[in-house]
Amino acid sequence: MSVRTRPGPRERLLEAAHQLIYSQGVNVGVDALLKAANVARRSLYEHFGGKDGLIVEVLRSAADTDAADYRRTMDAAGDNPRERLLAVFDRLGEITAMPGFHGCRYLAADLALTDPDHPAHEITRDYRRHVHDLLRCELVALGHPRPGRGADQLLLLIDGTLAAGATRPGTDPAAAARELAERVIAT
Amino acid sequence: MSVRTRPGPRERLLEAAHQLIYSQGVNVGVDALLKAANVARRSLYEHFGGKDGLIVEVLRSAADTDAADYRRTMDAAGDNPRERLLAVFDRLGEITAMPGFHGCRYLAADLALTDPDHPAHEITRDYRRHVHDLLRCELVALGHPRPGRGADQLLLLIDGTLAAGATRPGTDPAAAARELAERVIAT
DNA sequence: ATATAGATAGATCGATCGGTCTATAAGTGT
DNA sequence: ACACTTATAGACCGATCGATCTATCTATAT
Repeated sequence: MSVRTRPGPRERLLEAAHQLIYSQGVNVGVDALLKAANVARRSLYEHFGGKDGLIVEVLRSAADTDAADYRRTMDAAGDNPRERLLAVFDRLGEITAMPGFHGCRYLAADLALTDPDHPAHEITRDYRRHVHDLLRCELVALGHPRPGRGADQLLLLIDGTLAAGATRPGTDPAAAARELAERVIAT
Repeated sequence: MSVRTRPGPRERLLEAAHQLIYSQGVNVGVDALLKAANVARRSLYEHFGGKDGLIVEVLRSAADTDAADYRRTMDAAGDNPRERLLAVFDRLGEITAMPGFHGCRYLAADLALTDPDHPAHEITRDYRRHVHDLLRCELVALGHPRPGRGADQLLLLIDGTLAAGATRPGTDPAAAARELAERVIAT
């Protein structure tokens, strides 16, 4: 068992789809995905059952990665809940400034998949609930009077930041949101 | 010149596309648009030059309608800039509660049209600039120290409200955003 | 060495995509 | 009555869609 084995078709497909679906949207063709991953057509259907299954797995793994990023960001900010929450918006400033950034992949998926029964919606809903819980937990530690509502507001600021970062580049939405987040935290 | 003439193919197509593109996304098929509008295939290309031209005109007319809605909402709230701005968020509460609501059509278009050169992006950009100006104008009247930044924040709250209204129904994001808007105004 | 499972390449399927075309019908102005 | 513009219906185009299939190759395990 070499540690240098080439990733299997499942991993290559997940990684290529992660990139391509974000840059091209969920309507990117299967052929483009297979070509980018250098994977046989059949492997897609063996591992994911179809394009929809691949989309779901891409979102699921991305959600794991992003949730870990939230935790890492907050932990790096120390123990003070106020600093931990504000660090999220500093991190958003980095994210929205990254070269290929063009919006929140979960929101893009929800808006593009107009079938409300598409299994991808469950993934994005769970992800938002998870982030909401992370935020609420910090607000509870702060003694916030309405931590649930406060987390709603912080999550709204996050979504607004990612939207503005995509549609109004150059306006530094993360900094604008951070100012408002301070008000939420100070409540 | 009867006032009761059936709308021409251009109007029917615009109206049908307004509905269908919002509910099904910009990737809805040309056939579905033609069928919904009861319009001949050729009429689309005569009046709009193609599907992209139709998309652009749909967004342009929607932007006019929505801009008028902003003005009407604020004017109905009276002369006090503070009340005029908060009325926007009350109006967002109505909009996000409407039956078929599932997000901001302009953001959906921007995220779905991954080609940055698509002419639709210019329409959405102008629309956001227009709304930003409306907001900034009220903040100037209020003597806000940084009306541009304040308008950035209000627009971010609007986008966040529409995103949360689509992805987290039942959380009353408009009310949550209104609370934060009060802080922006009070600054 | 051989059997088995997994991966590859690629033909093929019916459906749909956006767009162009011809031909006919309906309405308008002269 | 006539010409002209506009709209209609629908065939047709090449391209692409997601999905299924056969056939070949390869790696691993026994």
